[in-house]
Amino acid sequence: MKIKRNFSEQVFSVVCLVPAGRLTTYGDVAAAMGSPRSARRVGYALSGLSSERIHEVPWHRVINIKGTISIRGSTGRGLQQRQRLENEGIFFDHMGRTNLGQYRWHYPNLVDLMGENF
DNA sequence: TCCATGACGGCCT
DNA sequence: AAGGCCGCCATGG
Repeated sequence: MKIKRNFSEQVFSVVCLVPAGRLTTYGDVAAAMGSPRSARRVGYALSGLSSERIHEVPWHRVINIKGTISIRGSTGRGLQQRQRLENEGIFFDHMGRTNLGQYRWHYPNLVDLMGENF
């Protein structure tokens, strides 16, 4: 848990910009924040999303660069992620891969858009 | 401090 | 195409 407050809050707001039916990657979120080498921190921040706020951030639209779901483990979130994405019309092949080329969301320049807060 | 652990990603085989 | 390495970076023991 406990990441620098600022960082995870930024992650959440950046993830909120991804429209339904589109995908982004941990690395893309990090790059959009100006920290291109912090992809792992993005995943860590999302893993710390509290159950209270889980419904206000579209965390399920963030996958890895290979086009697959990264979440492992027994919490059931991985399954939930796939289900939510399929509900938004995203197709997974029999290997659990999505077509990133088709669904990947390209962020606008966030500094231009939101000012120096980024 | 040192070491292991990730919801990562790029490179090389 | 798929898997192995390894660099990255914050955390926790």
